[in-house]
Amino acid sequence: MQSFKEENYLKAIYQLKIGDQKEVVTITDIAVQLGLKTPTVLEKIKSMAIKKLISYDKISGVQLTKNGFDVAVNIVRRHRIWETYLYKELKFSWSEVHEIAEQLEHVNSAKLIEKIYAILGYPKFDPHGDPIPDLKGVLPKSERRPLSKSVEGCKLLILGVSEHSDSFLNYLSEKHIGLNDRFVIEKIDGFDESLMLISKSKERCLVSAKAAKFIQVACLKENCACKASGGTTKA
Amino acid sequence: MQSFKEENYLKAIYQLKIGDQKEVVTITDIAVQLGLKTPTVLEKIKSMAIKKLISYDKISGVQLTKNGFDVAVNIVRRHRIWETYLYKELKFSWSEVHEIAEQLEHVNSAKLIEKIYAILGYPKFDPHGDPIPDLKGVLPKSERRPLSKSVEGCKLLILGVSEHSDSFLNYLSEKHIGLNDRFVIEKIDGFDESLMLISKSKERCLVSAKAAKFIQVACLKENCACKASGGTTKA
DNA sequence: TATTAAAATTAGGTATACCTAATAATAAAA
DNA sequence: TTTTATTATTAGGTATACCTAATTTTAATA
Repeated sequence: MQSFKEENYLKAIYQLKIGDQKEVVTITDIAVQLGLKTPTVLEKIKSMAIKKLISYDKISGVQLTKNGFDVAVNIVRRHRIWETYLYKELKFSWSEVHEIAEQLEHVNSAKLIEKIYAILGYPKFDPHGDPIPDLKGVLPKSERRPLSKSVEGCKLLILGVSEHSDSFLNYLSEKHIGLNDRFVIEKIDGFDESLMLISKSKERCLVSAKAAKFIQVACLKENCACKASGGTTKA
Repeated sequence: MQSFKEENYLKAIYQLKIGDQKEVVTITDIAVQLGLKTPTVLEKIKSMAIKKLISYDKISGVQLTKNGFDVAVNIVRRHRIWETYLYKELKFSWSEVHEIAEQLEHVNSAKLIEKIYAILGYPKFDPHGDPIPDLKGVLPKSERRPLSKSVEGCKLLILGVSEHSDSFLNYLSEKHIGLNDRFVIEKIDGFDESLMLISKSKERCLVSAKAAKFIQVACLKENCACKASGGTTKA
């Protein structure tokens, strides 16, 4: 409960690497993620490198060691299990769980987390659809990915969102995009990458590239071209 | 979640004042309670006095302001509700709950704590028998008190312990003192304040003054002299 | 009351986690 | 390839939370 800071650094690095699939994680990336300045981050990164939680050089950026990876996985795992518990067992709403889980993830008791995980029946995904890693960091397979990684012709099922601001949620309801809705991608604009979706009832709606990043979907079309590139989820 | 330190100071002061019934709480008291040195504590006390969480002068020692009291009550309340939840709902053992609750008490979500309190059915006491204060800090009435505050002739029911070390628990089992056992106080030694207990089956056992502080009991004898002095519980 | 013991306070030091401003190094673009 | 951005790094400063050692104050006791 005192390694708070370090846990948050490790989680941030994990999310940038695994979630956002960044090849190289930079000091600036971490600073942006945590809302800090680069000298602050650099200083901490150096001290964590001495502790062998990460490695750092300019070519490969910041990388988690085995040790650091284990800590990071644990935090992400706890976060997602708590989110699920809050949602399923304690009946919190979708939008409330993240903030509370952000605190609960730092509570250090393996027994506690395994107990609530057992009560939940060992789910593989949290209420946002994010995968729950096992203790070794292995993620369950998921078809889930952001809408932005689509191609024309994708047959999509809306699974969730990875952004919870009012303005974004309003945007979605104005466009009549809801959980479990289905759409086909009619056209992706060559210039701004906006997507024209078409529903079963032939309603069309245009989604900006920015919004598409935060809408989580699965493509139901077998062997769709969208499945060629590797898509994963984020926290 | 960053006011950790302050929350722990306020809790310590609350426990010294309300739990141990100290008239005057000193810098040294707090230092002992938190395992810190007096200059460290003094420095922090000064800064918290500026923030109006406490007041401090040499005559009346450290005192909680309305503000500081509210924070302290909240922490204690959360701690005891979590202990109850861990014990009753998540089936942790008596001895495990304290350490985990120590962390969970700092999770800041009124809604979370009220939800789990509701699930528990609004109990008035935690599994150690400690009273759960309401949001205003009002404690439920309890007959519970340490064995050390007994007089000769008390008819006692063992309710619990406020110390969980192996050595202490072994001490109790050697003396055949267990939960819900009943004893009468045959004699309190005038010199070392050790207590001679006598069970229904006429077995005698001698309990030292030190051990008596950590054994929680209720006196079943009406109008017993032990009830004259005000006795309360501690965390 | 003088002495001793205990508690509080002051002084000064360390480590951590932040920051700004300035400079150096690297990558991108003209 | 030179210029321009972007990143990284260094230097130096602040605040917090700790510490030890020394001193002062207060309380207890002889």
